[in-house]
Amino acid sequence: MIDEQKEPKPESNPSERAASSVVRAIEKDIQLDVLHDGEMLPSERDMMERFSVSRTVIREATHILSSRGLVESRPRFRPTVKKPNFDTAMGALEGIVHHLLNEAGGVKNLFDTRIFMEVGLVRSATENATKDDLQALKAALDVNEAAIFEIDKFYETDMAFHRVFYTISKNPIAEAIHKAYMTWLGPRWKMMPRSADRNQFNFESHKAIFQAILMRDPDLAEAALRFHMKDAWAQIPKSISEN
Amino acid sequence: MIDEQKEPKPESNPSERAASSVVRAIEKDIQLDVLHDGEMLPSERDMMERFSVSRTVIREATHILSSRGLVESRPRFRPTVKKPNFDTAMGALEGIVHHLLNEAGGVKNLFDTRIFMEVGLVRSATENATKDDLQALKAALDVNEAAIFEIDKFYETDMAFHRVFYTISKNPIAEAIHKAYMTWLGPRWKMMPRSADRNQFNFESHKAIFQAILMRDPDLAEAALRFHMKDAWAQIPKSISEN
DNA sequence: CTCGGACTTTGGTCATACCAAATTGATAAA
DNA sequence: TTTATCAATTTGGTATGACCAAAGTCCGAG
Repeated sequence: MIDEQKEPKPESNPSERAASSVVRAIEKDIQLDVLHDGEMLPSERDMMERFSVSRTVIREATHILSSRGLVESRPRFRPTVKKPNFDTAMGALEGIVHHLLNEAGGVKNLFDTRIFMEVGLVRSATENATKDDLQALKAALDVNEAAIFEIDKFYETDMAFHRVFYTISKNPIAEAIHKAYMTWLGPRWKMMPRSADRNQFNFESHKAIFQAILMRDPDLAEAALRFHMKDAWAQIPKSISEN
Repeated sequence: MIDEQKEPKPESNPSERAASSVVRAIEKDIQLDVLHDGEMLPSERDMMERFSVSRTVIREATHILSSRGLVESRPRFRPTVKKPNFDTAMGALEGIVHHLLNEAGGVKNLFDTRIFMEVGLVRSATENATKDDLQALKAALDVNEAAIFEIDKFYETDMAFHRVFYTISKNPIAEAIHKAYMTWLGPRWKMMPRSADRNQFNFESHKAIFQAILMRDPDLAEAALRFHMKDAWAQIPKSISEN
């Protein structure tokens, strides 16, 4: 149980919102693990007493914490504490990116950064992948092949194959970025026509990349990936890719 | 002037916050340019009448819009409309990233992605840079050299040199990422010891990268950059880099 | 036309109230 | 004892209305 005592009232600085001192206090509690991950925040009425502010301010504070990803709040439910990670960081971008993708060239720009990113990952993998990494890649490739005739499942295995490149980097930021790309770019491909033929072709592309990595030939791997990505972009209906 | 008529009251869906319909309406106004960039939002009291909701809800709505970067609001001032761009998107990450950097390995992970990113940019520049790009790079390098003995200024010209790699990509997302890196990683270097010697050394590193690009040798350019970055990382006091 | 200053508007905060959904606790059924 | 059930209570979402201080407006003196 949390020690229930009132916070010292901070100097009322006119240029600062009252909510922000509350936000800081709760941030601190989270960082110091006074509020553990997954735990619920105290009720609004409790907090208003503890911080000696109105419920209005408490609510504003939780909104801010929520937008920063430190707490997760569903309507009508008590907000729960959430230790931040790079995934939630990407989640914070959600709103803005959604708008950006509706602007001219937005999708293309984002897709270009994905190509850019994966080229780097693939080159890196080509040069540094361990036995285990290669095995994971092979496994993903096999699963991908097995799903060629399962229209729905192929899409998943396709993503999973690409994801391996991100996981090989062992950098949690990279993995978060992959998830973000899938979230933001994915819907654009969801609606494109699928067929076993296309799946077969995509699988071959994946295989080519994999083999280039096996051969430890970064330039070849890069070329194979670029070809694959360029082809993927061509699949997007113009009506979507241009807007 | 905006046509002053009440919005049709949306079906009161219990599972949705009242604020979100207001948010949608304003988002739409912004996207359709009914509210132009830089313009001020109507007063809260006006909006509460227009949407037939309480001021509480209007305030919540503006907070949400603010956290999405669609409006910019300073305390005591009317929020102003702001067409979103990738810069503001990075700004939205501010809060979370701040926390993440305080976690173990956070700084290192972020720095690694920067290395990763720049390696890609430099390779790309090596292969695709136009005459103008090379000239811009040369100009930045010269400015950097000229500032070797101006302790404070060198830091700026250093950043500016690296920034050129991002601008060469012609992708606004890349440029936003550069700014983000400088914002988040910059402070860690700000406090490190400076000297003309170190500046000289860093300049030589920059020069090496530049020359590799001139020679159109991507592998050499990558090696030069990696050496430079590795050295830079070594400059960070252990006490900071490890936390 | 510029500079102040009085007056009005508006954002920040508080207090209070009501409703409906979520939570809790007691109770009945298995 | 365990589980299913339902009423009582708590709590989040929203609405009102009020007050203050800062920002914005307007007008008259210089």
